[in-house]
Amino acid sequence: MTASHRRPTTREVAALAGVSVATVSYVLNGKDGRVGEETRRRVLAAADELGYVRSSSARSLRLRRTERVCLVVGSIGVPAYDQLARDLSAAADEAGYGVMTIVVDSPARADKAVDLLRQHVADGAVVAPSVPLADAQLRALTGSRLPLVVMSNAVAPDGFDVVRTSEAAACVEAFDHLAATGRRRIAYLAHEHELTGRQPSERRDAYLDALDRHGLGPELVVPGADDRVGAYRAVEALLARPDRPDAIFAASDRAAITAILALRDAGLAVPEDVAVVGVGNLEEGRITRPPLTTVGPPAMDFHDVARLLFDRVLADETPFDREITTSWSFIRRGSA
Amino acid sequence: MTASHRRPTTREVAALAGVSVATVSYVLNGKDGRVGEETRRRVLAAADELGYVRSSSARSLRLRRTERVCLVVGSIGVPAYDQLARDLSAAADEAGYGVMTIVVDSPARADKAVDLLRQHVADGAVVAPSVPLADAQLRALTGSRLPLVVMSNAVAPDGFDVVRTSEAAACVEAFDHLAATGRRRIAYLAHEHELTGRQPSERRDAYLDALDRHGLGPELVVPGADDRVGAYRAVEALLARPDRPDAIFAASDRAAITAILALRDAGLAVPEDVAVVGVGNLEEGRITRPPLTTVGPPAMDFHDVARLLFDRVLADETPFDREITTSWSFIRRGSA
DNA sequence: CTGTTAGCGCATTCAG
DNA sequence: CTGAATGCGCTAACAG
Repeated sequence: MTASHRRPTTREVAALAGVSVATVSYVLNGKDGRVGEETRRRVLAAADELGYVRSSSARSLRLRRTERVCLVVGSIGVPAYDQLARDLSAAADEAGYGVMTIVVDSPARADKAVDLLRQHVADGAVVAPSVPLADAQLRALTGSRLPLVVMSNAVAPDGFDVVRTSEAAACVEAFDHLAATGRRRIAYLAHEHELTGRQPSERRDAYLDALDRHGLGPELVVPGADDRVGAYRAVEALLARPDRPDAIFAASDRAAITAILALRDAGLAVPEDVAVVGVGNLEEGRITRPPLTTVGPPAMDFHDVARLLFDRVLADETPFDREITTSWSFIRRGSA
Repeated sequence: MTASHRRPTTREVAALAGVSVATVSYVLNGKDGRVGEETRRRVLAAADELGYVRSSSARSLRLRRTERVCLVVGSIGVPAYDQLARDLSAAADEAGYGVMTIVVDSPARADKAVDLLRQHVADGAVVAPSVPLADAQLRALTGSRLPLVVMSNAVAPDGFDVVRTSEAAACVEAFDHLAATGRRRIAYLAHEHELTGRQPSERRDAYLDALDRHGLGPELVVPGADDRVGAYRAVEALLARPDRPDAIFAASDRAAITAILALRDAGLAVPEDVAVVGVGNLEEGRITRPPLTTVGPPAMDFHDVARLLFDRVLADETPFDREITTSWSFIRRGSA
């Protein structure tokens, strides 16, 4: 590899191989058949010797296509996103595409992400659940004709596909169960974005509705579902109240699991003294004592999402908008 | 926004505004002062009307620079990576750069990631700890003159900067403490990559060394540190052994925390019956009962890493290789 | 202050 | 089967 200062180009490879750049391109893109075996070998040898690597910008510009897709998530450190990334990567591998992830953990970064996407850094994108993208931003993306799959219950397909969950019904079932088993004071441990975000929260709505329908006390919504430490502190604070709850519905399994620990640490029995329900159906809910009662999908599987995206990305013309619903249910185990 | 089929270009904006493409470029890149106020306004209006968004491929090709950096992680779902992404994003914002993340969770994907990076999809990259990149792959990256910061104790700077930790010494201290407090049968709960990977594990080496120095029994290394469920099952299995350990050193805090739970569930007292030590110094270690004794950095802070990267990325010429060490210590709390 | 123009590196038509 | 020529969309000299 003759180390030159600049990165070598097809032109240099062509020169070294004694052929034209066209031939180099054919060889490098597997369009052989057009090229003689001997020539092909010479080109490959030359490319190798120069340490040639094609420029993705130049290629993308010419092809009007990046052969990359983007996964937009709200943070890393969330178990479900991990599986999502995995499933998307698997689909991308098949299509010969790359995957890049963008983390949007603030409105400012949401703007940056939308900019990047509109500048066509990828040929399509999946927006994970609870990413704080405003409607206007979504429209900006479809406006730039970017193949898009949005995982959200808060939007309807409109130039993009939507993947929703039947979480509302499942949550209702959970709350009805709590009420039916005699819980009178149910606390809701919320994600930060449920309290500050613009998007409505079906979980929380189900909670408020259930309180109403069952004639249960004033609402008791506290933040803390985003991380374990926050959840622990939130539960501690809940227990210090004079009107201590007899049930805790946490907006995430991570928080619910932590709640079980906090309750045990406080000397309370789960579910006898306080029932606990989570959301997400994490594997981890099976190793708690008692096992976690939760609301979620039967399994973490995002192949559908990946398929939706690549259908769009690889389609010749804009396909019809689609909407699929992953079915969630109330999964009763030991904690409620 | 007159929706045309193709995305509008500077040429079209120029035509609509009645100016040249150069002027459009000047305005769009904030090189005003060269451009009259009235003209500037016309250009902006035209761009807005057409819904113009610049093409990142074309710009990158021309600039020979993508204004993006890449974070390479081994999986998402790891707390430390979250902070790393955050700190890197903050630095990127300042420099006007974007951040993309690539998840490398298999050797095959490591190859793909290296390809992407060599094709210059970003102007620089940070490789997070325990990403399975072989030496040859690292060399391939520096060969293509990519600014690189590698977080690893297993490599020396060589065309890239290295961020290492003083974890070996801290682990030694932890094991010495366990031995000094009378633990005779210490189990090591390992990450999968410590068992199958090519790279040596300082933690495990410290363990083996300590057994040796203190004349302690045969080694007892089991996998399970990668996720909580695995850790729980591993500890259960450990406790079922005839030679049940009296101490567990887990390669991650998440596993250590889970170990504490598993031990409690088994009716054992921590640390009386079994001591537990983790690695990482997660916040979460403070809310366990007892609080987790661990080995790790004083705080999760990766500003240094980000600074190293951007120093390289923004430098005019290749700077000297640097190496910084983040100081880890043995943090004794209640579990050992 | 603004326009003309020459590439950045690549893929691809069209001749030969 | 191979080569010359064109342009993807953009920026930055250089002219005016």
